[in-house]
Amino acid sequence: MKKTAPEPDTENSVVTVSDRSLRTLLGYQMKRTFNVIQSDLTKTLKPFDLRMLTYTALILIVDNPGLRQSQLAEAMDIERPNLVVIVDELERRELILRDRVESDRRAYALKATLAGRRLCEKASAAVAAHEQLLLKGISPDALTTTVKVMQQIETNRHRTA
Amino acid sequence: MKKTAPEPDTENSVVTVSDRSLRTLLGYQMKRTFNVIQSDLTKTLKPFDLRMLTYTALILIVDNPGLRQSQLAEAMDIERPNLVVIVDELERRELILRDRVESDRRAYALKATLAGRRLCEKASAAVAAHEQLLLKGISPDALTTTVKVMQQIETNRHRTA
DNA sequence: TATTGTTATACTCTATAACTATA
DNA sequence: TATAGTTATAGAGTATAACAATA
Repeated sequence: MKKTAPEPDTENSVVTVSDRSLRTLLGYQMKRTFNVIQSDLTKTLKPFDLRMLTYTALILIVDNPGLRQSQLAEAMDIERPNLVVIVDELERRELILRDRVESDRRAYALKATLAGRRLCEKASAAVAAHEQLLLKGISPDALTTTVKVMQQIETNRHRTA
Repeated sequence: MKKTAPEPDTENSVVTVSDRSLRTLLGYQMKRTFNVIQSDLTKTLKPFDLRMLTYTALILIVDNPGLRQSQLAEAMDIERPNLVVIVDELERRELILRDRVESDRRAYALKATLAGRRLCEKASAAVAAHEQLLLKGISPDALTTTVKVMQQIETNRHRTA
């Protein structure tokens, strides 16, 4: 009868995170949580041969046909050079197309192919199912609040510059 | 379900994140927010010659004297091999010590030096000040809810395995 | 045989400067 | 001159296998 109680948390039991740490380590919990989501996402997307970045790019292109690379990079919060290889990969696998923009021949309009849309649907269904498990026990209200807090932090970004 | 509120958001105004995306892209907003926090943290810690990882390790060692490397790695949610270089750096700068544990001579007990504790205090004060700016306009209740949601997601982690 | 810390290594993600072709 | 996309490259962060010393 020693440890019959279910132990939901085997990790944090050892290390004490002091109040000081909690106050000054906003990034601490967020990083741990982000790691959980990212590693789960990685596993979930593996069967589709997608990573978090390629999946995010694909879903944004599917939902925003004609998107330009610079816009996509901004939406994904990555630098333009780093997006190139991602778009390259999606294009090579014929999941998206790079269409030249007539009015501005420097730019590309990104569009998903039929195969891209189909893969996107299958992958996002799998991701949604996994997320249900990750979000178990969290009320819709709490989730809404969390998203709003994150958006507010993002809005405050330039306050610190 | 549609979001009709047109926001004066400079970044997101171009790209529409559909409801489907919002549901299946939990990682999307969290990554953006985490990027904000991490890049702000990076700038804030630069004067102290610390990065997010070295800062987190230092503050956890200061708050948990005698911590072992494997425990610290678990707390930081990184693999043990990746922690070695971090501890190496902190030790080389004489901010922490590696003390052999008498009862288990395989392990090290990590302890902060006086210099380490002082640097930690100065750095965490700077971080706390910056965080106040990032958290402007967010109620304590909302923040509490957010932290609880993140912890719940972490608890749900093994549900998905 | 298992665990602590370590080395080596490979892969992904990120950041910056400089280039090309268009505007 | 400025912008969209590109190339090249360097630096972080991460993940895995294999090893020595100790349990």
